[in-house]
Amino acid sequence: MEDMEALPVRFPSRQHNHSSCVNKLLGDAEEECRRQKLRFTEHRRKVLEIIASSHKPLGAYDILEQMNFSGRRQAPVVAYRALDFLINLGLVHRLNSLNAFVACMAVGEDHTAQFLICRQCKNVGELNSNRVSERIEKDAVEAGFQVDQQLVEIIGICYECVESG
Amino acid sequence: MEDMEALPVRFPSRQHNHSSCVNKLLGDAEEECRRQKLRFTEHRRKVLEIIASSHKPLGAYDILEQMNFSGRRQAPVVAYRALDFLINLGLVHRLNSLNAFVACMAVGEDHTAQFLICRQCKNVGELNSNRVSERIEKDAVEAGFQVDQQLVEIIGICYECVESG
DNA sequence: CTTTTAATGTAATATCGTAACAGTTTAACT
DNA sequence: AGTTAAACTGTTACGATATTACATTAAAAG
Repeated sequence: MEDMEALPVRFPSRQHNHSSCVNKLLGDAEEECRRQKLRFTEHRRKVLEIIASSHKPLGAYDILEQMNFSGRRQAPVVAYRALDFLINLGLVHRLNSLNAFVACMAVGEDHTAQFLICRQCKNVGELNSNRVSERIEKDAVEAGFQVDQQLVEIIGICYECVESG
Repeated sequence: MEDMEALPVRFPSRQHNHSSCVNKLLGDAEEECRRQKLRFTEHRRKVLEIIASSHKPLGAYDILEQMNFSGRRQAPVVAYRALDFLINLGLVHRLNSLNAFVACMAVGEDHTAQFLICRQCKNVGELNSNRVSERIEKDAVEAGFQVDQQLVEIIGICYECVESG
């Protein structure tokens, strides 16, 4: 029997305004850090803000460029450290096929994620299909494999780009 | 209704002897190149041979190291060119989460592939589950996304490593 | 208020991958 | 065979991505 629930998917529309989701994400981050007694430092806040302000994936060095507050250029490791932290918290995802990073669009929802990467507009959507993750889990187990982590990146063309030719 | 066919999966067993699959792969490569009128040059043969001789994924520079036939060290681009060629032919797969390469274990079978990456022994298996790829395709389409390519990398512990603690 | 843990600053370096271009080989076609 | 076009190779240089190491500072825990 098929699962007939609506399939959760977030693909940023073109006229989408980021500031609200940036604020939500920063709020979630603060709360989560309070809960886990972790420090939400300036670097971490700034990196999350930069990533959340773009639905196009950003490379570590793109992020770094936007971190020149005091005019000083930060060392790469500064960005990587903040990214590691945010990824561990589940606030940021890494796209392995692009060496790039995106903000999580389903924070706090205990979700699985698959990424929809549009070749044309370069936006990235997040599909949260438990059907996909369960299918992978089942088949891997059937193949004698114990799954810790799934990386699913789907490359193609998003709805809006198909529409506009 | 579930598909009850056996799930194709290749995970290299420990006592597995590589030479036969190396030979098969080289043969397949030759045949495929003849068919498509492509040149199976020395570099390409050598790179395929190196990759096929390991079920652990190899980085481009690992491969390069093993290409010192005439004592000369080859330039990186030599490995990358051969890898591009072999990947396009479907003889080699790239593992994005590892920046590394493995030989295809299902050449000529018109297959989908998901990779099983063992954290412990570092071997990589290839799962060829059409159920997984169809589930991904369906859910992506339902989410309004047109799929060109799927990258599925599953990280965990393989059967033999679970057995041996 | 001191101890210890976490985070930062900084420099250096490792690892992965590509651009550009001249020269050579191969295939295809007179 | 000789000519041409396409593919492949050799070589240099460089760009992009990521980590190690270690000294310093800030914060939390006792």
